[in-house]
Amino acid sequence: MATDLTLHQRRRAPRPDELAGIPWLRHLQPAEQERVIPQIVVGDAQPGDHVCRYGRPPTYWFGVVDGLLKMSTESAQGNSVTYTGLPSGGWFGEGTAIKQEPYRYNVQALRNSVVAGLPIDGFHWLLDHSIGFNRFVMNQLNERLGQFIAAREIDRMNDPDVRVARSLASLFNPVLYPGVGEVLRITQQELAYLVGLSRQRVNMALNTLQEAALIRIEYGGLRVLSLEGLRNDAVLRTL
DNA sequence: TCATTAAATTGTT
DNA sequence: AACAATTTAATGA
Repeated sequence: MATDLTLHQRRRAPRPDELAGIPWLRHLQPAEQERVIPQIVVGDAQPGDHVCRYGRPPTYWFGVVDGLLKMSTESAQGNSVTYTGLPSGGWFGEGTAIKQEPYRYNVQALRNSVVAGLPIDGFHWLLDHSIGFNRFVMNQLNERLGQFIAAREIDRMNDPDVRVARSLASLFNPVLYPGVGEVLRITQQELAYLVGLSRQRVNMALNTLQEAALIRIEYGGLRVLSLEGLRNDAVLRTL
């Protein structure tokens, strides 16, 4: 049953292998790690579970240890607009954490996922004390800005093949989602939810991209063969 | 470890 | 939306 993943209640301490999947820890000094690691909590989210809701006050800075989340909002008419998918290694919510303002989006799990959270206080302590952490956050904000600019282009194009390609390029972003690597664990149904197309159309698009040797379709996932190609307009026009 | 079965995912209409 | 084909996961001997 889909409910809210409140890290206040359904939480546990992160396992060592889960800590290893948290990218920003590597940018911290040992003393900083020692201080912050005990504050990190993780929880298991089931499909449909909300990790955060629009309008709620910020509680944690969140990250995906494993799984797949969806960031979206609902318009006044009630139809939801998906901003982006969040695969393994992705951290989000720094904007609301910095400003101490309510969340401006919903984040839900698309499948069983492990979500980590750093309490707001710990987040601010790192901002105040760790140069490495500030570099990480700045780099992340910059990379995400580029991604949202690219997302605006995606919305303007109506070629489904190109839309799927650009969405995949975003999900394979090694800076924002270092946990993904070469193979993105995602079903064609999940990708369809993210892109806003039917599963059939996504299936066709993926086969087109495979023909172009940009990706390889695998059972329950996709292997990227050319991230450059997925990002390249000239390549995509030849599809 | 292997064979069987159930479940999940993909391919197609 | 429905269905068949394929792949993986689970089960039990």
